[in-house]
This record gives sequence, structure tokens and C-alpha cells, in this order.
Amino acid sequence: MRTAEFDTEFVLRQAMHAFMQYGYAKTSMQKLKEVTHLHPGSIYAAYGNKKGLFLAATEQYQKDRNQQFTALFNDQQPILLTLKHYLTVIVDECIEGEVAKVCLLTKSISEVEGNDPQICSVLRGNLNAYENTLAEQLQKALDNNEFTTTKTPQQLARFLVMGIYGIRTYALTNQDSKALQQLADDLFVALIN
Amino acid sequence: MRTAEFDTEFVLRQAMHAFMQYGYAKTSMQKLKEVTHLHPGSIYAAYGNKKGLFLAATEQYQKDRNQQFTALFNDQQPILLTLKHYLTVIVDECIEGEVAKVCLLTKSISEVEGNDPQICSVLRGNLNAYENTLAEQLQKALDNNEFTTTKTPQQLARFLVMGIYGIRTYALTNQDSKALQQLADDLFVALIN
DNA sequence: CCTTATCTTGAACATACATTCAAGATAAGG
DNA sequence: CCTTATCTTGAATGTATGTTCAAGATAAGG
Repeated sequence: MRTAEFDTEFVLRQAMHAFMQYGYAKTSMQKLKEVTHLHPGSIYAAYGNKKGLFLAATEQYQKDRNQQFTALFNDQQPILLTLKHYLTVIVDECIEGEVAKVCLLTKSISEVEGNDPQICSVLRGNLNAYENTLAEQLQKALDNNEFTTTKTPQQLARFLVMGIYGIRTYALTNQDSKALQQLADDLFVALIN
Repeated sequence: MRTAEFDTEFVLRQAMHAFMQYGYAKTSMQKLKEVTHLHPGSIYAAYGNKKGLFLAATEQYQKDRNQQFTALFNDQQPILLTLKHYLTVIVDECIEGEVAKVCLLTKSISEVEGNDPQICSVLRGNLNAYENTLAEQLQKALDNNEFTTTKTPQQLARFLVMGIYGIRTYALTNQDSKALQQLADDLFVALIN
């Protein structure tokens, strides 16, 4: 006889950003309480516990990413051109991105591996889906004769995500935007050759 | 008038493996106490606190890695051949490696980024040194005319570490050894073309 | 062999953490 | 406008954490 008051998307995005910045373990319920403007009771009523909130935030993250991805790749430009642009978007995120300097999925799976198999398998699923989405785009590019290759779309997609994960990790060691952009360019060339 | 009894290398390697498995935050002093067979007093006397122990473990890790690296690259074989072999060693680590499935440096910097700038800068220093070591080897390979390129050794090294970081992260999402080896091969080809 | 400096031991401590719960507030249904 | 179901509030709880410290043990120096 009463409806929940808080804005789910706001809460999940705030939580998502905290988890991205501090990691899973170091994001305390205290912090989550603050950024979501929710009291512990409400959080536990809505998401069960910290893990539940994290998984919900992960889902929101995946949704937001998919939307961004679809928006980019649904223009009518050649796929490869969009892909090249997509890589620069990632590079920019790695540098400025006050809000999303890292990928929540890879950061979390790296931290949680060896601690929580359940969270791991959810994250693995999301990352595999991401890889498949890229494979689809590469397949389309091949169908359009945008480039030729001896490799399968799966193999290409795997190489591409490896490169993206690598760039993201490299950015933690070196914040030079020219170096990162160079990496993105080299990766793109390696992909289509 | 009394000498310390415990074996420093043993203690640091045990701590190192715990940090690799559970991460910095989730490796409790309790756990460290267990794996090092040390009592809290001894740990705090020798290393100050958890962070001190972690940094000492990191140093040991770096030493061990350098030794492994030097052993591999100091044979009299062509550098590129050794490099190719080195990549398969990394791939193997990612799969079986009960002891060292991950790189302590990249795993830790990913976790600690945004929490502890001091640890971060130490790790960044170590990873930059790693990149420079690879650049030296690539320079040597170029001096030996093992391959030709339009890129600088620094650029090549950057691409290589990006690939290695990427393979390590990808391994968290997919434990298929053939896929990982394929990635390593593709990376190698992209590097020398 | 005694002294003394240093190491080892493990119980104790304060803090920070995730989580619970009972009381108060409030929106919808009749 | 009253009832009731549900949400909100925030203090309280128990546990786990990193850390300290004083007492006991032990190796080296004279």
C-alpha cells in the first residue's frame, strides 16, 4: 500500500560508480549509503545485501554499455570506421573519465577471482556477451566487404577484446593520451591485416 | 643479541601468493599469519604493517620475475624465438598456474587504483621497468636484424605489454588454452609485422 | 654461565564492517 | 478519513579486521 520512493537507476548508477572507483571490497556499505542517499534498511530491503546491490549495479552497467554501443554502431557508417571511433572513445574514458576510468566488469572480475565464484561467473557471462557482440559487428563488416582476413570473426573479436582489456590495464600504468591512442591505432591495424 | 629466525624469502613468497589469490584487501592479517607461519608481533616488527608486508612481497615478486626473465632471455637463441616462448610461458601460467595465475602487479594496481596512491606509484614503477626491459630486448632483436619495422622499440614494447596484460585479463573470462595460445600467436605476428 | 639485547608469542584492543530490526512515517484502498 | 500494508529511518548488534603490547623465550657477547 505504498510505493518505493527512490529512483532505482540513480541508486544503481551511484553504486556502480563507487564500485568502479574503490573496488568491490573497499566500497563499504557506509559509502554506498552516502552515494545512494539510502538508509541501510532500504538497501537491504531492495537488494538483500551488498552482493545483491553489486550484481544489480552490474546489470545497470551492462545496460548502459549496451545502449552506448548500440548508439555508436547503429549509424549507417562503415563498421570499421565506427570501430575505430569506438576505440578512441575507450581511450578517452581511460584518461579523463572522472566517472568511468575503468571497466566495472574487468576490474571486478580481477579483484573477485579466487574470492567469489558466483560473482565471477556473472561477470564472465557479461564479458563473453560483449565479445560476441563485437564478433557480430566484425561479421557484418566482412559481409560488407569492408576488409578481408583469413581469421574467423570469433578469433578477430577475441583479439580485439584482448587489445581493449590491454589498453585499459596499460592506462593504469601510463596516462599519456598519445601513447594510448597509438596503442588503439596499432591494435586496429593489427586487427584488419 | 639474537637473530631473526624466519626465512624472509619463504615469508614473502607465501604472502605474495596469498595477495595474488585473494587480492590486497581480502588478504587478511589472519590469512597472512597462517601462510607465513608468523605471529602478528613478528610481522609488525619486520614490516611495520600490512602495507609494508605487501610492498616487501611486491619487491620479492619483482626479483623472482626478473630472475625468470633473465634466465629465459640469456640463452644464446634469437631474441624473437625466446620471446615467442616467453609468451607461451605466460599463457601456461594463466591456465594451470595454481601458484601464479595472475600478475601480482597488474592485479594489485587495478584493485588499489583510487584507494592508495602510494602503492599505485610503486606498482606503476615496477610495470614501467618491465616495459623498458622488453624494449631493450626488442632493440637487441632489431640490432641483430631479426626483423624490421617502422616503429620504435618503445612503441613495440608498449604494444607487447598491452597484449600481455590483455591476455592475462582475457584468461579470467575464458580458460580455453587453445584460445589463449592463439591470442599469443596473433599478438606475436602483429608485433613483428 | 650470566647478562642483555632482541626475537617470539598470543591475548587484548579499538575500530570498521556488513547486517538486523523495531519504531515511525506515508501512500493507496475502501 | 480511517485502515493497513509497505516503505523509511537510524540506532544497535555481532563479527572480523588491522594493530599493539607486555610477558616469556632464546641466542650472542663477555
